[in-house]
This record gives sequence, C-alpha cells and structure tokens, in this order.
Amino acid sequence: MSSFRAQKMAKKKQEILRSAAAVLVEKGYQGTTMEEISAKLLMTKGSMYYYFKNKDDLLYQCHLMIMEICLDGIEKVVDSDCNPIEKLKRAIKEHILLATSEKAMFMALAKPNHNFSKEQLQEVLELRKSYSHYFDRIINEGIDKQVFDRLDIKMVRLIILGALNWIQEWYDQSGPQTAEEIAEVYADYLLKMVVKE
Amino acid sequence: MSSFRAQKMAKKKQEILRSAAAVLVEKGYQGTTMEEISAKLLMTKGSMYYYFKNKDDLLYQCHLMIMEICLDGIEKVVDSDCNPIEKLKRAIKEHILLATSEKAMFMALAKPNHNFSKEQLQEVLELRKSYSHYFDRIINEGIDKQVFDRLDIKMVRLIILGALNWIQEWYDQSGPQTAEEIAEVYADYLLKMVVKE
DNA sequence: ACGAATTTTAAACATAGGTTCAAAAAATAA
DNA sequence: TTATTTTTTGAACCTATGTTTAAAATTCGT
Repeated sequence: MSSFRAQKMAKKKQEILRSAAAVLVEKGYQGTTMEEISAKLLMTKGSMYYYFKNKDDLLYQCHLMIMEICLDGIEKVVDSDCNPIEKLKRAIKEHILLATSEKAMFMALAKPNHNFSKEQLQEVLELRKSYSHYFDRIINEGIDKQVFDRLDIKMVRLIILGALNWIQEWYDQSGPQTAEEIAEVYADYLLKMVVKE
Repeated sequence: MSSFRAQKMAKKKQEILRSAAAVLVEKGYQGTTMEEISAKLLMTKGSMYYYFKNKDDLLYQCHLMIMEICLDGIEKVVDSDCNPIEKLKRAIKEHILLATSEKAMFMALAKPNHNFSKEQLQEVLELRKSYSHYFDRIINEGIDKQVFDRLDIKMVRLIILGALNWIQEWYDQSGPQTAEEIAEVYADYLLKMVVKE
C-alpha cells in the first residue's frame, strides 16, 4: 500500500545521503552546499527540504547510515569462532575495505563535532564507542588466550584505528595499490605489534 | 631602522597566524571566520587585511609556519648519531609532542587541499613529502643495519604516521594521560612492529 | 482518463561572511 | 609640538548559500 510510497521515499533519501557524503569528502561540512548535493542527482536544492529538515539533519543521518554499516561488519567478526589473531586480522581488513570503498561516507565521519545538536552528537559518539569496544574485545580475548602480549588495550586500539583511519587521507582509487593489498600489508604489520613471539 | 617596524609587523603576523590556527582547530577551514580570528586578538576583521592578502593567504602561511617547525625537529633527529631504533623512537615522540602541544596548528594541516592556489598547494605538499622522507630514511637505515625487519618502508611509514596523526582526533589536554606518556607507549608499541626479534 | 496526493521546481528571501575603502586614530620622526 | 607615516576602524558592498513557499509537474489509485 502506502509502504510502496514509503519505500520509494526511503530509497530517495538513501540516494541523497550518498550524494551528500560524496560531496562532503572533498569539501568538508562547511564547504558542502545543498546545491552541489542536489546537482549530482539532477535535482534542485529546494527539493532536498522535502526529504530532510535541513542541512544538519542531512549530515546527521549520514553518520547514522555509515555507522550502522560499520557496526554490522565488526559484529560479525567478533561473533565468529576464529582465533583472536584471525579476528583482529579480519577486523582490520574489513575496516580498511569499508573505509576505502565507502571513502565518501567514512570521511564524513571525521569531524562530527560541529553543528550537531547535543542529542545528535551524543548518539554519534555512542555509536563510535560501540565500534571501538568491539576492537577492545578482540584484543582482550587475544591477551586472555595468551596469543597476544600483555598490552595496554586502549593504546593499542588507538594506534590501530589511527593507522587505519588515516588511510583515507592518502588512499587513491586509481593509485598503484588496491585496497586489498593495503589491507593485507597493514594487517600483517599491525599484527606483528601485538602477537607474542 | 625600518627593521624595527618590520619586526613589529612580523610579530603581529605571528599572533594572527596563531589565533587563526586556534580557530581552525575547532571549526575547520570553511567554518573559520575572519571575524572570529580577529576577535580573539581584540581587532576587527578589516584589519586582518593589512597583514594578509586574504583568508586563503592567511591559512597558507599557517601551513608554512608549522611545517617549518616540524622539519626542524626531525632534521635534528635524523642527523644525530643515535642508532636507528633510538632515532625512530625520538622521531615518534617528537612528532607526538609537537602534534599535541601545537594541536591547533597541526590540525590546520589536516586538509590543505581546498582553496589553495596551485602553487601554494604544491609548496605544502612538497614540504610534507620532505617530512615523510625523513622517516623513510630512518626506517631504511634500520633495515640496512639489520636491526629492523625487511619491511615495506612506505607502508610502515604510513602506518606510523597515521597512528600518530590520529592522536589529534582524541587527545585532550585535560585528559588522564600526558602527551609524554602517550608518546612513550606509542613509541614502544610501534617499535615492536619494526625491530627484529 | 480524472482527480487527489505526492513530488519538484524556480524564484524570492534572509543572512552570514569575505572584502574594500575612506576616514580616524595611533605611532613615529623632525 | 607638528607633520608624516603606519595602523585600525567601522561601515558599506557583494556574493554565496541555507531556507521558504506558492505554483507547476508528476504520480497514482480508481
């Protein structure tokens, strides 16, 4: 029935979110205009307001969208029955592949601080915390099972996620290395940092 | 003579650059207004134009300023006569201490892409490349002297600098850990990744 | 095909913020 | 002090862009 309409609206919203994320990549929040977002979809900027309350609302929903994808990915890894080494490897690779293939969306997450309402900011930070927490669980498991060194979990997680997130700053689709290759090497080296020898 | 005048002018320029960097931290390039920069110094935005051609020029000079400081630091480390392990440790710590103490300036460097002229962008990227190159030299020396594993130098450098640069995203002056403590732990763990066992 | 609901448009509006400029103020030299 | 140079001011200007809105176009059920 009306769910047909609702579906169509949802789809359009997704399109807009993706377009928004794409522009956000290169321009940053303040540099992104409603005009540019809509132009990519052959719409006029006015029509954005049929789907979103305003620009801030749009960006906020960008965050929710990508965070959901990230959390889905890592949840699967954590809940799998691999050993910690394999889990950490997979988590790292997963993160890199997501960060590079969905580069647009990922970069939008870089600085959520501004322009968000207290509640929105709260929500975004909460989701991030969940994500970090999954990494902590993997590292902790590795230490428990004595396959990782006794490490400062938080520090190690910050180092790893820092290294991973920074990839967005230099990764280039048309560069010499594929995301898979990068993921392979990164996982390899970063594991060297944590596994017992 | 007039060098007195020139000095005073230079000093004022520095003040403005620092104020600009401070605002840039939290607002990003597009979010930073000439008004806010000048307000911090109890000036009016109009007077900025006595010292800088325009906003872009101002931000560009911010870049040059901080890059100079960075390069000075790492040059000293590279030219010292420590062993590669010590050098890499010191380079990492130096970077972290700079990035945290001069957080403002450092973050301004995050995304130099936009709004810069071709020449300005060229210059900034060139300086960055020099900086990376110093890290490469240290890593290379470590491999040559057989104290480091045979590594993909570029990848390792990207991992290390990524981890370091990401610190800005979460580091909090009033947080539980001092920059020194963070630097210590980071250097420790990252070294684990490269040194031969 | 017809009418109602939905979606898009294009223009108008409002405002923020970069930039300019002539005049005022302050600093300096004589 | 007086004249000249340097610095700051504050208002004016202009453009970009977020937002609103009434009308037009489209879609959809019947």
